[in-house]
Amino acid sequence: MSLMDDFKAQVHAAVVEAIGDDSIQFPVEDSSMPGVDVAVPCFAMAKALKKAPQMISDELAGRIQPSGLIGSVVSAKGFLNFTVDASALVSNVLSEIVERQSEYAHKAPTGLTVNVEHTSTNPTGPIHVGRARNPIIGDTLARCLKRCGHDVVTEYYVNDVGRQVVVLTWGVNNVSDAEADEEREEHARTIGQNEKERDKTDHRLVANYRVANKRLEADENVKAEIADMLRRFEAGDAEVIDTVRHTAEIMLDGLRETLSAINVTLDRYTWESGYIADGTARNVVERLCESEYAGRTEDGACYVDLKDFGVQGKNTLFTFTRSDGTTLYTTRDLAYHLDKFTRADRIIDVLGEDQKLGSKQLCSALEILGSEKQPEPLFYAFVSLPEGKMSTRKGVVVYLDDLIDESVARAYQEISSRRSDMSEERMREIARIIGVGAIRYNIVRVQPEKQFVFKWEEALNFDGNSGPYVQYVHARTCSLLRKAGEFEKCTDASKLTDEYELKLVKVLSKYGDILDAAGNMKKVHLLPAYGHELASAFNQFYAYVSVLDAGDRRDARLTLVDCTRIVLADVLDCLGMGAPEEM
RNA sequence: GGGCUCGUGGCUUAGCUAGGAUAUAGCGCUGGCCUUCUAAGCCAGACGCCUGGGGUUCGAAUCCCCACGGGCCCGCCA
Repeated sequence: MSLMDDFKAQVHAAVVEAIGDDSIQFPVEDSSMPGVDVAVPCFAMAKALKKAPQMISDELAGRIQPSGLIGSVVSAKGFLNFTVDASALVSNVLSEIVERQSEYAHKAPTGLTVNVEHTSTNPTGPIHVGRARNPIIGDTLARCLKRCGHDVVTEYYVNDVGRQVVVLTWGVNNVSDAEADEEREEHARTIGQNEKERDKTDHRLVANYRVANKRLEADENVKAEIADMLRRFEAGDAEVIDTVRHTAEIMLDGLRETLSAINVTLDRYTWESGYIADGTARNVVERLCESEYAGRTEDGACYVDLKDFGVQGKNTLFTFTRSDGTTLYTTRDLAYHLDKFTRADRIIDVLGEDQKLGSKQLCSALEILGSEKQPEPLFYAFVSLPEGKMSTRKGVVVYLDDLIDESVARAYQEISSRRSDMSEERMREIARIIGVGAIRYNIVRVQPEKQFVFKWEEALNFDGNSGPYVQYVHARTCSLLRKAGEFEKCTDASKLTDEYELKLVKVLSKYGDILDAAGNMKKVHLLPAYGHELASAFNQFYAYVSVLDAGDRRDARLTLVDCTRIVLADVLDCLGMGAPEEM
């Protein structure tokens, strides 16, 4: 319960009393009008009271005396406009932050375990920007949910089953280094540029994968070899399964390195092949076959008919085995979800929008299996390039590793041009924090369901609504506090009466609501917007109010600066961004 | 063909689930501000028939219907 909630409750009670009839419903809403905190529109009451809205608001305003948290009330064109008592707000918010420090606005433990599955890209190539939304949204959401009081587990589902990884495995074991080098050169000629040399497995093995695919098409013997590997894999041949898993593992090493560079670490890696090995996928098949929706094609492939489950389209059949009885991706995914349900109260899947139908089918099948819980999917639209959809094959692609390098280089250039006093090592360190922060902020600021066209000039924009803007304000607060030295914490509202101070406190008071919406409602894009609003409010304060040279208001202002620093640092951490103390 | 989704100044974007007053911010543009705490900053200004058309309502960017435009999906692939 925040102070603002208390305030709204008091407003509601005061209006009910003024009307003298508690059966009349009305909203108490945040107002966009300058100088107004919350408003009560009186239009809906007009019918019940048989009076014009303007008259109602005039009369009610006259009957309400400011008291408690209500600072003032005025009638305006059918609205009752309220302001919160500034003094109560300031002292309440600041003492709360001083007391709880980085825990400010975090919720009490709920005892619920929330599982967030994200990233889960096929371990057959590096992460490109088209998919970069996944780890960034997923990781940010997980951080928000922790602040909402949940126990959070993040998880990567590794697809080490199927044709793609088998082909890759063949390429890793049968393509020579010379062949791979040749492939890299040829590819560079095709796309007209050199791919950056990287000693990372995910980048290095792409050439093996490409050669394997080419040989698979051109050479009957290779085709037979790979088909044989697939057959043995399906049959449960431990040697093949282990080799494939090993390939996925070394590929993952590279992916993990990239993720770690953008401050994403996952708690758990779950292997798809595990659900074949332990028989749970098979168990799903048996249970689905017993359901009343089950059927079988002439060839023997099993399906359930989902037409009663709101699945649209001409084909409502959801196939879960091949005609030879082997399981399909979605069958294993069902086993995986059933497993996750035993480990968590709520499970969230961060998925590309291409998975929408698949996710719907999965949910329906879970219902058939009698599952009481359902996963909550969070879909994001793909990131494309101005020239179109990303394609590794056509070379129309920006790898996340390249984006990170560019962004960090750009940040280094900025910092070295303005800080001649800083050591080389320190500049490199801060450039990394800023470069990575800029990327995370830029990607998470847009609503996930909106299409996102990647543009270098926007990704590397460090002004205005950007990560570095927010980090810069954090550095400013730190700089002030460094210069100030020791000071006495002061939350005396009578020392903080300037309009910029009040504005800043109001923004600080909203943080809890933002965390709740960002986490529980899965609206992570609210967080960067909030960071910008807070940073902007501080910059205005900073421009007009002097802190270090403020006489008997110095301690109070420094306290406000420190509170801003605390909240800003938490916002940045929640976004997976570093909070530099200087830049 | 069917389903899902997005459409807000030149560009990017908030607000839409629970309809309210003058639609949020950023980039870019024009003009101002560093002999006071970091100018990655601050201030001022121009820029909008919220894709189009109907409907519901005292009131619609928001809800409903239709159209148009972009994206995604409709495998015994993963």
